[in-house]
Amino acid sequence: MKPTEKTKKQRRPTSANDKPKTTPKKKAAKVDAKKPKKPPTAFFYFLEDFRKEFQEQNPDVKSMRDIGKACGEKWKTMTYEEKVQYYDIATEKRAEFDRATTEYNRRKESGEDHQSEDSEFDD
DNA sequence: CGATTGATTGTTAAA
DNA sequence: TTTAACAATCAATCG
Repeated sequence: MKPTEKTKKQRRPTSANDKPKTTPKKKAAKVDAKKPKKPPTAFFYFLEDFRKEFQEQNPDVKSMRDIGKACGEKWKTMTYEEKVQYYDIATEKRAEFDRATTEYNRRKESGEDHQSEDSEFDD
């Protein structure tokens, strides 16, 4: 890997066209019904803890969106040692996710003729 | 009554 | 290498 300084921010879609940024029609973006989902990132784990503290310090805040902003700014101010805690958690999750992907590939190789989970039980 | 949006960064898969 | 988009969360809002 060569350190390309030209790598600006990853947040710069050159071909950002009429396509929407990201708008899932349903609760979850069904990009792949069978593929393993992406595990939450370290940032999200940090959010779980930060959320509680933030609500205590900011009981006036109603939504999580505001917390996200505050989290982002705080996240940047955090040191690696502080963030590494959450990175460690995410790392384990990624390991599990990687294994899930392997199994997914295995099944795919074995035969993508997996049966649909049409067994809907009505409570 | 329910689907959808909005904001954050990180991670991953595909081109 | 780089781009695109999804991962959680939850209140508020539109239909």
